[in-house]
Amino acid sequence: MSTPAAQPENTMEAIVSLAKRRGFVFQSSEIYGGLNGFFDYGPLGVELKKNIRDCWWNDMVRRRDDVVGIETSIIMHPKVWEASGHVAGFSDPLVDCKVSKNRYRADQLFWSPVVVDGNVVGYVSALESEKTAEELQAAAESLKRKKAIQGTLAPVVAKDFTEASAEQVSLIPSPATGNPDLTPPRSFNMMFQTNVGAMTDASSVAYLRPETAQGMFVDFKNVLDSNRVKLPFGIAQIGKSFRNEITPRNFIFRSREFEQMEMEYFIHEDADWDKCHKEWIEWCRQWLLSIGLPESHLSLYAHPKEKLAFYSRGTVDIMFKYPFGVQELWGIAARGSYDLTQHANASGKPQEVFDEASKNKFVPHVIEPAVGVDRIFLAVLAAGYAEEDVTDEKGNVEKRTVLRLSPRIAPVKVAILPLLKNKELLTNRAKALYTKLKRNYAVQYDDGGAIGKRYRRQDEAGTPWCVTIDFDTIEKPGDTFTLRERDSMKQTRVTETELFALLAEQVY
RNA sequence: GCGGCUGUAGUUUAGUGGUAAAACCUCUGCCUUCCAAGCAGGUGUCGAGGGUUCGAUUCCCUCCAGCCGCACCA
Repeated sequence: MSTPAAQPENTMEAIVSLAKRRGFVFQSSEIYGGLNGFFDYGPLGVELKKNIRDCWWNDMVRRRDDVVGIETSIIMHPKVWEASGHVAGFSDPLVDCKVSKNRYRADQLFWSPVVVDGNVVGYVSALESEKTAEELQAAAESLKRKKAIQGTLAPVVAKDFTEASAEQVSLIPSPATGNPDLTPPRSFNMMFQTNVGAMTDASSVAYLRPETAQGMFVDFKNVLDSNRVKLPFGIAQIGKSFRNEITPRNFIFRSREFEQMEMEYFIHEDADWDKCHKEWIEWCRQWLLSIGLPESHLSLYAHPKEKLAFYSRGTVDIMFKYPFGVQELWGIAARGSYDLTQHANASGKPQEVFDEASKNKFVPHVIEPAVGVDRIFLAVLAAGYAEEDVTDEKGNVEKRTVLRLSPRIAPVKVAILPLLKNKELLTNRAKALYTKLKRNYAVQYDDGGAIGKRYRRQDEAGTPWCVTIDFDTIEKPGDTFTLRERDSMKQTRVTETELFALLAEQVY
């Protein structure tokens, strides 16, 4: 008997605690006080993470005829990041209000001089919104009234804060306080810098990649010329990326070192990109369902046109309902020919393909599904974590903590348990089965303590099945075991052949 | 990066200006015929550094980390 899956109020706390207790995730460098935004994956965590990667790689690369894989270096030529726009675009100038401690993006903070009869009598400011101009105008009129100035007020001219001179910076009021409390715009670059070679000078500056995607673009021609691929086709990569986030938050959701699984799907410039985009969105959604994320937690968010980067034709995020809110999980972007064109211009090497039909050369367009391994990792923990009230035969109610992970990604597929530790007939049969299974699957052998305790231990690790070798196994004909299923706690008897068949079907 | 709160065992928590405690977990042994049983035993430098004090886990300062809010998230 058990209640339906229930999640506690503070699910994140419970997940972080379980992650540490069972060896999924540890804080990086913990014995030195920890390091903000970095994490280590323990014995169970590394298995789960590897399974997520392997499922993606198998489904995205090996099981498709139109996608190939690559692995590119983490440190690339610095010009890659100039061409991609990251050197400029990753450093948003920010403005602080010294009094209110608010922080604004300089390009989202607007201001205008207040001009009466041709004379500047003050400044007004407003944050970017649909009514920025109206707000500025109203503030200007209010300022004129307050200062009791006679004359004709000129219409305000909204400029953003990057266009303010040093003198104007010292006069423009903060939106928070109404007084000139703002700092000049300051740059924050999110790319980690390092130096290549032992000499440290300006010419040796390099960056840890902030995304894996540029590797696919830079190697586009290499792959095209070496692998008998033709459009449409994709290049996929799994690897670490690094972003110097201002504030890492929410456990492994936003960290400074993270792992991406990205694929660039190159299509003809005349292809129906919208159809292709939609197909990839659905492919990604189905894939998330295939590793056990519940449909109820998934939603789509289309970036509004006016918020898109100028080169983007459309970006749709698959959102996931995390315990701390609905957040981005998988971004599927239609990037046009922007990246290949940028690299062609910056390198002087054309990034074109030849169209046999029209005898013309053209730069392919690209659809990019990009997802974070760590975000999927957190999503499956969050969706799978449950605390149930279990009633035993005597009517006692106890809490059962269970991690409902899909067999595809569960760190341990099967636990092999001899019913009793001190009966050699049982342990010998159990060990034989264990030896046979571990050739193909991640399995655990556990003979410690009472059988119920071992079941619960596996529940917390997310192991979908336990196999118990009991007296029926050795005394009755048929050589059958008890198969105990994690979610229902139901028990059935299976033969070794049936067990292997079950695994072959469920673990792929 | 700012503000508020917090930091005692792997986890969840007691406690004190006089060199720290419980439960659970974990490990070892015994026992155990299906859902965290029992018995015996093992494992702990109060986040780090400095200051005040005869003496600091406790009071003060700095730093680090975590949570919440703001801002940020190409």
